[in-house]
Amino acid sequence: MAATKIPNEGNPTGEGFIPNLAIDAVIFGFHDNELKVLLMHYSNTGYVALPGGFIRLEEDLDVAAMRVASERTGLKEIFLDQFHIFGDMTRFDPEPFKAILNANGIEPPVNHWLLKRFISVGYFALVDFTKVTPTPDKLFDSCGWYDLNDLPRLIQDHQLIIKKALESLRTQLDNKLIGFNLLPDNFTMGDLQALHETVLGKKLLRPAFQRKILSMGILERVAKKYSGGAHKAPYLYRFLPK
Amino acid sequence: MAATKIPNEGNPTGEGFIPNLAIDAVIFGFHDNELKVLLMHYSNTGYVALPGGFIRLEEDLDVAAMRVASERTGLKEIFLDQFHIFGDMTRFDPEPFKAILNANGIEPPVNHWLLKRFISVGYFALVDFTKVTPTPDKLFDSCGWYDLNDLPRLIQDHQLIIKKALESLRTQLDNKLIGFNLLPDNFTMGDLQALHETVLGKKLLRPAFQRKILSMGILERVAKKYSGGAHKAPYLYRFLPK
DNA sequence: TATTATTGTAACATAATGATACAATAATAT
DNA sequence: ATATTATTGTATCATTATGTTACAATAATA
Repeated sequence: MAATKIPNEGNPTGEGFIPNLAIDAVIFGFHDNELKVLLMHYSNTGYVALPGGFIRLEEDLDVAAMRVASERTGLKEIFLDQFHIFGDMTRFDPEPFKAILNANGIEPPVNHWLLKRFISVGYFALVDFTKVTPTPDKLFDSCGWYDLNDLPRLIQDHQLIIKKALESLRTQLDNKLIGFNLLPDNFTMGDLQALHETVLGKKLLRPAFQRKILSMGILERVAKKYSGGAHKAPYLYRFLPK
Repeated sequence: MAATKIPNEGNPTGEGFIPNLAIDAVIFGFHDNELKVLLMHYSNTGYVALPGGFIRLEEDLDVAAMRVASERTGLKEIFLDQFHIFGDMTRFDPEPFKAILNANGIEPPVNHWLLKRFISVGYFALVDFTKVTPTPDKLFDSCGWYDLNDLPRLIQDHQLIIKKALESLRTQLDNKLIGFNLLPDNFTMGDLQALHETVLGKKLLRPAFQRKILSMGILERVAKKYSGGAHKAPYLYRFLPK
């Protein structure tokens, strides 16, 4: 379970939501050639967590995940991928939630629904960093971007969840070319290559990269981009919806 | 949710189990050059379903999946892969379970836990067909193997779950070579190739296949296999544990 | 001992990928 | 204007991987 919009703090049974099941969202952004993750700070505690939420009794799981990602980013259409479920008992640790509820003036009963064992469905989201408005909630001081290589200490197994999300992103990037969900609508081949290099953690050869990407036939050349630099202007591309 | 060992049919609240969450197991076997799936027949109804089960309140999700697969096959160590979660409301259909409970002499209250909306964690299992003892349970007449290309009508979205499981198996087969979990301990290169051809649904070239598999360096040559055929005897291989 | 069917792998052909080279060009400097 | 600079787009060649053909090896049978 994760940082979440708790529907009603005075609702110790979690009515209206599926019990013991949560969503954790690893929301990736790309900025300054670095991969970023959106994280939440719980008010009046040192706890930092992934954005998360619960599933309404009659809500599609994917819809719930989209709701969680939407609420934290302000975006409507978001690329989401359900990459793993985390269901070990070792991840059960009610202490952070006790502290968080206490810090918000709630003295939870021992059987409070938030203090029970949770299984989490991990989704990762790819968003255009420039379009996101990180949005906290009343249980949180703040919500903001963190460099993937410089993460703070996170509650429970959220570090592991991010690691698994990144692994999944990496394997998919090669085959399905989902990367431009992290870029603005129009981008240069250099932008896309820099993104791939950051995600994969290695340098790529420019001619081979361009050849491979263009051979996929899913990019469209839009116009040139006059950057003001003293050199040839690169083409802009956009994703060709199929 | 799926065919399952229901812990206590007179337990209308599902006490001891996580509510609204189930496991569905697509147990693959390989026999006569065909992929098989283990399916359950509910007693006194025409319903056929995947083996399934629920998660105990303090049980690891993976342990619960292993328990389900173990109970139906009689095997202890089973290759399992958690490939997808099915969480749409469209899959909700309480009718089969009403009929099944009725057929077993239970008149369920409308709020019986089995009649609620369920989210299912899909696992696929790869087992050695020759070692499996298909084992039904008291709610079931029978439990047996079905050719993947000749499946009966299944309850709910179990057809879709099998389809997704097969897709996941296919993509993993190329990269991770998990296929020999479907074969006996020792097998010939021909056996392995036939398996790959069946799973991928296409013919492969023998020299290229052998070269690729051996270059992975995870097979060990054991001995020759004298089949009695009027031809050169093939080597037997076994998986080299790393 | 010849025949048959299948295996193991060499050898070559083709395709994919890795790496280098260089012309094109947009801004700036002379 | 013209030269200079940095970067882009792509041609070209090198290397590796994969697809394909060919054939010797061999276990049973004739």
